[in-house]
Amino acid sequence: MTRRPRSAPKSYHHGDLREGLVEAALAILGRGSAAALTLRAAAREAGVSPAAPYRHFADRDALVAAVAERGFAALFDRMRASATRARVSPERGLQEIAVAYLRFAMERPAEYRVMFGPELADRARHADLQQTSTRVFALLAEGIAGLQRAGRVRAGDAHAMALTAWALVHGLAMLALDGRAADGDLAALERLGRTATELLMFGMATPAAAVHSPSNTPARRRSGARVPRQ
Amino acid sequence: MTRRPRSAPKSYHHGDLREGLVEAALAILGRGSAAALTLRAAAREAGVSPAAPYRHFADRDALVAAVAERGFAALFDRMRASATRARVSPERGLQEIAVAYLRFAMERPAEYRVMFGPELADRARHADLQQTSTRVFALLAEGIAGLQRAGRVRAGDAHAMALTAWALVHGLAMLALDGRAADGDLAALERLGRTATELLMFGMATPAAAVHSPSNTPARRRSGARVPRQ
DNA sequence: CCGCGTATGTTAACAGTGTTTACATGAGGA
DNA sequence: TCCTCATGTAAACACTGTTAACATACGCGG
Repeated sequence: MTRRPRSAPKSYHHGDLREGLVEAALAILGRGSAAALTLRAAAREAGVSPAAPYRHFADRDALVAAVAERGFAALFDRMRASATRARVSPERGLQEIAVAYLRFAMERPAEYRVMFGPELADRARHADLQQTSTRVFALLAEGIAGLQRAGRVRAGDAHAMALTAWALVHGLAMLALDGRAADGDLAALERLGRTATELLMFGMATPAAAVHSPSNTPARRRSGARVPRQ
Repeated sequence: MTRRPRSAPKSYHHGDLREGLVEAALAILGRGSAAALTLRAAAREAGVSPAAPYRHFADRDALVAAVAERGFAALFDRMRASATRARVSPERGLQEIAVAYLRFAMERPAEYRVMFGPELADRARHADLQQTSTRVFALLAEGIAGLQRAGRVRAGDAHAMALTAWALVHGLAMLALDGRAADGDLAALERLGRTATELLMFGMATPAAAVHSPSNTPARRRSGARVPRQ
């Protein structure tokens, strides 16, 4: 299907333009903001006419989706690598996953923004993107499931807990990218990430029996809170 | 400074075009996606020529910033109203703030997206937006400080905890808008929000002496978990 | 080895966008 | 009354996404 002469001469045909366009887009995102990622700019960067991309992507959004998918795949790799590297304890592993996530967002901000940008609001149109991004969620869910099996996290709605964890770390990344957290300081963001994940993991720890029945939990009884009505 | 004839006739001058453009933009966002919010479209909606907005906004981004500021103000109002309405307990209040936040995001998705969109990546350019958005953070921080004063939340870095709370709820909103959580079901999202905030608040609760030293916490000892090495 | 179909590229054009420049209007103070 | 200046318009530019018509050359069947 795809011919790949690799280091092709200046021929009429590019060889693997689809790949070239994705890499061109990544290069653009790497040196500029997300607004600079334009179909024509990617075409220029790949040394090709403005209409050429339409042989490989139906839309500008399709190119963006391909870039985002590449991003999710890279993010997944880094998260997994980070998790296996820190095998001292399941908690530590999950925490390192979170830190790897934050690091990725800080190192490739424009790419990260594109991964969650509005151009892909309807991800149903890009099935492969949906699938790849689901893998990073699965990694988090797996981490939490592992904690549950180890008896470190209470049994219960693992899906909700994984979503919560993802939301926490994704929200931190967004706030950091908007300059509202850590102020561009990666080390500070990592500290914040560790603190935040520890807070959450502590809340998910085993003897939290009352997550879905907020009244009269052990924590509140211990802390002397009034039992709320309703 | 600004004349406001209010219900101005079809005159050459608009009366209060700046306000009219912001409302036009909100109308566009209300019925379409964020991509439909264009300077020219707002001008059309306001019944004015394409160049007219430049008498009131330096940029397209400046209009977007004004819209975002309006959004943050509305969000702030709803959060505060929701907090004062649910005064049964500080925990409950903070939780209702979170739910109000999520509800806002679900009801006005395009507006919410604009509030955190990449066009305002450098919020330093829009000082008033920065200020207004800081108020919603202050509301969260105040809620957590209140919990600390009441002895319900451990003393410690209140700023980090407030950021954590904001990140959690913002992340949930983003995931929901991307169709990754709750699947467009507001009630489901509210449940998820309550669960998530309870998990976090439980983690922040008073007898959490070991937030920065994850090993050998009281919760883990009580639950009979093995003490992790290191 | 040849010829040809088709995947892949180019060129030219369209509508729509942000933005600027020069000009028009009219509201309100001197 | 008039004249000034904030506020509007009109026309133009460069740029974008997208499409249609045309060009090239890769690789397969003969």
